[in-house]
Amino acid sequence: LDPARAGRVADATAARVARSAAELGYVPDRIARSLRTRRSGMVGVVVPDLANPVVGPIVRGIESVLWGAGLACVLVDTDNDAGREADAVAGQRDRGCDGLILASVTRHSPVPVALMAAGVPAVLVTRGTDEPTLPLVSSDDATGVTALVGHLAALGHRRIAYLAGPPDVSTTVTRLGAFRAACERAGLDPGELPVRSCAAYTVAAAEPVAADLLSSQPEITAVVAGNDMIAVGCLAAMERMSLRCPEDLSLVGFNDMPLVGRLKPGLTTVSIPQREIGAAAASLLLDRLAGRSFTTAAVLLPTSLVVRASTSAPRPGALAP
Amino acid sequence: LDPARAGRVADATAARVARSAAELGYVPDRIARSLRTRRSGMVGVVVPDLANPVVGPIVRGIESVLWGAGLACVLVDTDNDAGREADAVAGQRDRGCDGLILASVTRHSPVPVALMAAGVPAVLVTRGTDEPTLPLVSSDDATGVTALVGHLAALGHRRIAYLAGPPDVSTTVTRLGAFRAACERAGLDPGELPVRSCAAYTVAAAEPVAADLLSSQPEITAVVAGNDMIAVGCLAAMERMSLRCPEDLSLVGFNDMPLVGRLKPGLTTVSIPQREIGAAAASLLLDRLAGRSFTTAAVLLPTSLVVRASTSAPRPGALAP
DNA sequence: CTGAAAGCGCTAACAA
DNA sequence: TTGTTAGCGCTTTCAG
Repeated sequence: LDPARAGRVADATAARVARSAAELGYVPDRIARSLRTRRSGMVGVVVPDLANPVVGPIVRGIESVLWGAGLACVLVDTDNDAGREADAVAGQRDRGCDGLILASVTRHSPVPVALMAAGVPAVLVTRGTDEPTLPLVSSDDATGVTALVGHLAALGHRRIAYLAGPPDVSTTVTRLGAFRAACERAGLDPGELPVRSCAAYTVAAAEPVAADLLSSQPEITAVVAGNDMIAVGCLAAMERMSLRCPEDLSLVGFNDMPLVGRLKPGLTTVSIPQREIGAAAASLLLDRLAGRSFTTAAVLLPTSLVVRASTSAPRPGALAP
Repeated sequence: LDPARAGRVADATAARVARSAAELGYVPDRIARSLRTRRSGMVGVVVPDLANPVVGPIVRGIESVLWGAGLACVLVDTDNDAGREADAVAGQRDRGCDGLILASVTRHSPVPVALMAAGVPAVLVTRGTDEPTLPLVSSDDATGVTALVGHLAALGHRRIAYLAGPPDVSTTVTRLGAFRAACERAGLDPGELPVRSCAAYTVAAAEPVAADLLSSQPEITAVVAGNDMIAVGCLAAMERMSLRCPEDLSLVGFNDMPLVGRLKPGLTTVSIPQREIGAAAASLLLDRLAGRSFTTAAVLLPTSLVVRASTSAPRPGALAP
């Protein structure tokens, strides 16, 4: 029955066996097979929060590749609690998962180093650790932010603020770093550009921070938000302060989440290939599991700038000292 | 080591065994255990599309209950392809899943009957079949729609149209049925109220249908959409036709998806307890798996009307013949 | 090239 | 109350 050794067996016998199997309704028992081969055919996927609209499509990409390879996708949600990550991974390992895909990692998480040390096949998605550990598949956030800053600079903005996400996730530092570098390249002094940090990538966390930023730094003409949710929080703050977007202030986000293009004004942002990111991560893990050659470095998938109505040239006079 | 028979064993022996186990780093092998007990400790979860913002939170609710019970959540996405459902379920069964949760079911899907016949513990979520089969956990859509129609009727609307979703999913018929019943109770003739069907619960599918409805039935003063995405599609059509919301037309959706409250105007809709729905479905399955008593009928969780700016009284004169 | 047998690690039934 | 044993269904090795 083993297709791998067709040919090494007399055709007649093979046919006879196959027919009997079909007649008897024989279906191999995967669990018994797992016990014998020490392979479960399962991959553990750990996500920080499935309710987050960027996570769903990524998992969908992962699952679709795993399914295609005959592997099961075992999902655990850490509820954005970094402490639950180790438990989640332990649970997956205990279940005998052949490999792991982690979308939940924080910058200083001990889990990836432990997995490396234990030789467990694993891949990171979206978020990485400060010290390079496991291979990471993500969007090319730096290039995306650079495009956003370039867009704003081309419109004439020079007083640009940044609303960052929580400092413990790598995307926050990557995007902020790219923001500063891009501003510098545009001839601005990054040290002079206001930067504020939001406790979470949520509207609720961002709104008060944005309100504080806008009232204390009225001279800024544009805001780059760490992601779309933070941008929406900023929009909410502006509304309360009767600031118009983009007339009084241009605003950009990141991720192109559902419906942000239908807000008033439609949000200028960067769209990322979520599904492909998940698919690439799964493929990378499959290569590793199959013993094929595979990237050990980061894989960054291209983003694209989506210009909508939340950005325009600063109003005349705003740039005067 | 078995906690179930503590007490039936001398304490000294139990302690000795436990200590040795700890010293040797003994960890029971779940796969071997599964082979012996014929229980995998896994539950298969089949979803139609993880990228859909209502699905993520439901799965999160499911996973959180399963994790709490020590069970794994094995996820498959059918990509909204009804044909893949049977394959997905077969895959899960083949893997030895102890139970199944199906969020992907269409009205005439043969899968639930087959599962019932095979005696497989399984539960439906969100969507059910026409013929009652497996227990269903869902939001109480009928009551939600009734609240929406009541809200519109109280504002004075009498020419109300319905933009339905695809006819093959149960939520479409449930909501449409509730719409008709509620209109009738409000003293309107359901036969005279325009109803149009969209091929999918998406903005893209809804927009042309809405445009056609609005141009052919200019006398309507309010639209009830099958869900928020269809409502957004209607909003897009209105924008292109220079119809104002709510001045020219009131609009309501369903589900309270992320950001619909931040559109202009904020969408009046019905919010559903997504996470609780998932959690309830998982609990129901756990009861079944544990041989406890469990509901075999539908479980409908309460919704709540969220009134925002997309609804107002019809403009004066709109109701004249 | 084919058939037989051992054993993966566990649990449940049984004997002591 | 404790220790022993058979066997879950498969794969792999070894003898025929």
